[in-house]
Order: sequence, then structure tokens, then C-alpha cells
Amino acid sequence: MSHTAGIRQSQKLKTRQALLDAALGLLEHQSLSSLGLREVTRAVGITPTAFYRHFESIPALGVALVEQTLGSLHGMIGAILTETGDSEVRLDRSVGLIARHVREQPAHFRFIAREQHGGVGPVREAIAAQLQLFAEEVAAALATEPESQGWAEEDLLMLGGLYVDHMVVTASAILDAGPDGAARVARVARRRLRLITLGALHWLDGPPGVAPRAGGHGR
Amino acid sequence: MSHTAGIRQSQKLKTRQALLDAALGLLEHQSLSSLGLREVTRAVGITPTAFYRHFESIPALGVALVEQTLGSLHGMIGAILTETGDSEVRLDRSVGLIARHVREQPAHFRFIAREQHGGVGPVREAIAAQLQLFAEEVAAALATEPESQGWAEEDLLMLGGLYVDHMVVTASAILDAGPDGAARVARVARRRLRLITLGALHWLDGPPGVAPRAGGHGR
DNA sequence: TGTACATCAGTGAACGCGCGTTCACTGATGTAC
DNA sequence: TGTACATCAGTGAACGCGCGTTCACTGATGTAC
Repeated sequence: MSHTAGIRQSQKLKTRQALLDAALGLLEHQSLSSLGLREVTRAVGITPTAFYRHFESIPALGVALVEQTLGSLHGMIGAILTETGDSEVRLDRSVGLIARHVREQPAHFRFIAREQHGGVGPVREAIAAQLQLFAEEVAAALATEPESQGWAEEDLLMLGGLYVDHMVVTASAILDAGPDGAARVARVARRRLRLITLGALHWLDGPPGVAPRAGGHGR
Repeated sequence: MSHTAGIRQSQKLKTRQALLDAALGLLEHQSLSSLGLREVTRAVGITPTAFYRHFESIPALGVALVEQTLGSLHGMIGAILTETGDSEVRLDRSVGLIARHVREQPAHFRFIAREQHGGVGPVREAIAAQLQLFAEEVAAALATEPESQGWAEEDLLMLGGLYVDHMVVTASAILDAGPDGAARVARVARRRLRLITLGALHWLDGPPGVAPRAGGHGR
């Protein structure tokens, strides 16, 4: 009946976290499907056998890693979208925020980018589910803004997905570019975001040269 | 001095192609960094040792696969962009063309999506170089259109990259969705493309509520 | 508080297996005369 | 055309190695009384 830690339980959690951290580190230069169980336990300093006290397999560890990595980012969405200021400023800050997060925890972003289409099914599915959640969160946030008046639910989700995918592409590009190229990549990412936002502002206009009509580009 | 095949040379090419094809097949359910040399030769029906007559290593085979896979797509860009018809129709056809290619050779697209951020450095770099080429091709094609009057070189490249990335994301999404979801994914992809194109049409406008100014959003 | 038993995170030896790479080889194809 | 030699794609045995998984175990932590 002890709600407090318990030496055994807290030590187990520590080892589990050490396994996750070690795996993330090792995944910087390889993908999950080639990561060895012994490799991970060796890095942590425990016996290979002890691995099974924490995870059933390497793919299972991968799924846990996805949830930990992307779970911690759900707050970020809110931070970006509830910011005040005009769209231009908010947009610049969004890219800046992503760039900072990527710089601060590159391994997490690299892992997601690498395994999003990687060879381990359950991990791919876990990432897809989380990104879908992000897209829905963005769509919900967009829905509260005055600019979204008249938008169809489906189109808000489409735009949310576009923003999320753009965020993922940007994060990957920053990682690939290295420290020197990060600024250049961020600059291009900002312009892309500006262009997308510009498209969104005119979504409900009619086709060029025609009077605006209700329903925008919907079918 | 024989320019004709030569039995030996043509047989060697055939084996080399068999290795590439077998590798591509095996990569449908795993990533390159976990693909084994023996696995590939077993699939082809030759001795492991014979592999070295064709490639120095598995990463080297991967690079060859990138060049073969993406090299064959360079024609596609032209096919899309030189089509006639208004932008709405052309845009729908673009997505349809991608969807068709993905359906016809899913393994090629899966390979690129998987290894774009995979664990094998040389392959990642080969893919990045090819996609950069695509972006430049698209930018060059856009430059010839009347709508691109007044666009900065850099912005054309930004838009070209955006289209290419969108194409890659769409291809991945179609693959992930499976045969049933492909139509739904294509529908969303079309809307995204429409929104991006809409943004591009207004790129040279001034900020909302302000008179248009030369230079658009450039800095 | 003290004692006796239960739990269970981590140990260490052992296993069979497939891996990448080496080496000397074979025999069909290519070339020089 | 025929012969003698060179080339070289593919062979097959052998190697040392690290892998994932099994099993019975140990000893610190937890629990019941």
C-alpha cells in the first residue's frame, strides 16, 4: 500500500529509462531494424538477459521511445498556436521554436524522421498515430481563429496535416544540414510556411479572375 | 573492339540487375542497414562471394539502387509540367500521375521514402542529391511560366522544393494507406497542392489589407 | 521491532545460427597469332 | 579457321564473431505476522 517510490520499483524505472536513452543514442547512426538487443544492454551496463525484464523485444522498445519522444512535444503545439502577434511574427516564431527543439534534442527528431518510414511496422504505426494526433490538435486550434470562418472540417484537417508534415520535413532538413546550414534551412522553411499560410488566406476565394463564391475549393 | 554485347559482359549485367532487383524486393519489409549480403545473393541464387564481383558492399549497392530508381523518374517531371490545360486540371493530373507510378512500382518509392532518412549515410546523400536535382528541374520549369514573372530565383527554388517534398510525402502516404486508402490520400494531396498553388499565385501580393508592392515577401 | 518467507531485477553460462570476408579454385569466354 | 594462353564471373570450404534466447541462479527488497 505504499504510493511512494519503493526502492525496487524506482531502480527498475531508472534502468528502463537508461535502456531507452542508450537506444536513442545508438540510433543516431543506424536504424531500429539493425539495432541489437545486446548492443543496447552493453551500453547500459547490464546483462543481455535483463533486457527482457523491461521490454519484450527491440520493436517494443521502439514503440515506447516513440511515445516518450512525441508525447513530450504535444505541449509545443499549444505554445506555438496560442502565441499572440500577427501571423508573420507567429510564423517566424514557429520555425524558430522547431529549430531550437531540434538543436536541443537532435536525437529525438532524428529517430522520428528515420523510423517514420523505417522497417519496423509497429513503430511506423505508432509514429503515424501520434502525427495524426498532432494534425488534429493543429486543426482544432485553427478552428478557433477568425480566419477559419467558413472552413470545412475536412479542410482544417488537411491544413493541419500540411503544417505538421512541413514541421517534420523542416526538422529533418535542419538535422541533415548540420549546424552551419541550419539558418539557411530555417530561412527557406519560413518562406514555405508563409506561402502555405498565404494559400490558406485565399482558400475561400473563388478561382482567379472570378468573383468569390461560398464554399471555396470544396467539392 | 567489339561494341556488341559480349556473352560475358551481358551475363554480368544480368546478374548485377538481378542483385538490384532482389535487394529492392527484400527491402519492402526491412531497411538497408539490416539487409544482409548473403540474404541478397541467396535470393538471386549465387554464392555470397560472387557479390563482390558487382558491388563493394551493401551501401554501394544501395547507392546504385537510388540512381536507378530516381534516375528513371526524371522524365516524369517534364511530363507533368509541360502538360497543357488550366492549373486546376494540371494539378489533378500531377497527383494522378504520382499515384499511378506508386501503384505500378511501389517497391521503388518505398525504398526512397525509407532510406531518405535511413541509417546508411552514402545512400541518404545520394537521395538528397537527386531530390535537389528534381527541385531545380521544377524551378526551371516554373520559371518559364507567365505566372512566375517577378519571382526571385531563390523563391522559385523554394517552391520547387515544396512541390518535390509534397510529392515524396504523398507517395509515402499512398504506400502507407494501402490500396483502399489510396483514393482518400490522393484527394487530400490534391487539396494540399491546390492550397500551395493558391499561395504561389498570391506570393507577389502585398501583406493582407495592404496595397501590393514589388518584391513580394522577399527580404 | 523482529523474523520468516515471497518476490523479482539482474547474473552468467550455454546453445545453435547466420553473418561478412578470405582464399585457392574452376571452367566458360575472350584474345592473339 | 585453329590453337594456345589470358581473363574473370562464379564456386565452395573455412574462419572467427556477435547475435537472440534458454535456463537455473542470487541476493536485495518487500510483505505478513
